[in-house]
Amino acid sequence: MNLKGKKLPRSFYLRPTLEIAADLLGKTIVYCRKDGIVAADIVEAEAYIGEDDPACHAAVGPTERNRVMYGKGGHSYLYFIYGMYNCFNIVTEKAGFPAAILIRGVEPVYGEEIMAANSPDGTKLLTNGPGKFCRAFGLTCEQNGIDLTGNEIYLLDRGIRPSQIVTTPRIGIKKATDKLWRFYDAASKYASRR
DNA sequence: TGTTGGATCAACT
DNA sequence: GTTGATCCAACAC
Repeated sequence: MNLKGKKLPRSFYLRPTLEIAADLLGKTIVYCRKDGIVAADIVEAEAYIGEDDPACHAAVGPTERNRVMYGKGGHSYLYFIYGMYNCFNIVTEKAGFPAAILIRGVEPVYGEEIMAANSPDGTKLLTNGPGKFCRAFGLTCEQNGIDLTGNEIYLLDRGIRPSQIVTTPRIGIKKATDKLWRFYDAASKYASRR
């Protein structure tokens, strides 16, 4: 494997969320599990920004669920949805301002056998969707609130440049569909939709 | 190719 | 009691 790269520092996560969302494409997410390491390159992400964004979980104000979004950027935000899936987000911006970026699609680079073991038999694309990505990585609410500048979950800059960044409305929501806050690499088959 | 509904449950109204 | 930042199988064209 080649997992060499520069770990993204706290300062990366304290910038404007839309800037970070675009920058996340091509970055590598690494999760050190008890049974091994899984890693994948981000190819799709969506921004959810502040209490004024009606689609953001923080639109209703602080609750127990969205608590970590109000914390400092550079932490994980995981939540359980539709009774069966988890979604992984990266908290951004300074403490007190609730914002996060949903990781919707990644390209596996290491630990494919662990991802396959976590996924239903026969699944080909294991990580082209937020629910599938979390299932393949084995991410659940137990990983909520983890500091991404630590050693369990972190992001790596391996110098990868996404070939074709496209901006679209966010997926699966009914509010604020006018905002083009979804970013993905159109050249990747691991983007959830085109 | 497109639309529909079931699975399954925590958070919120 | 209702809904949702999902996914997939089963249909209708």
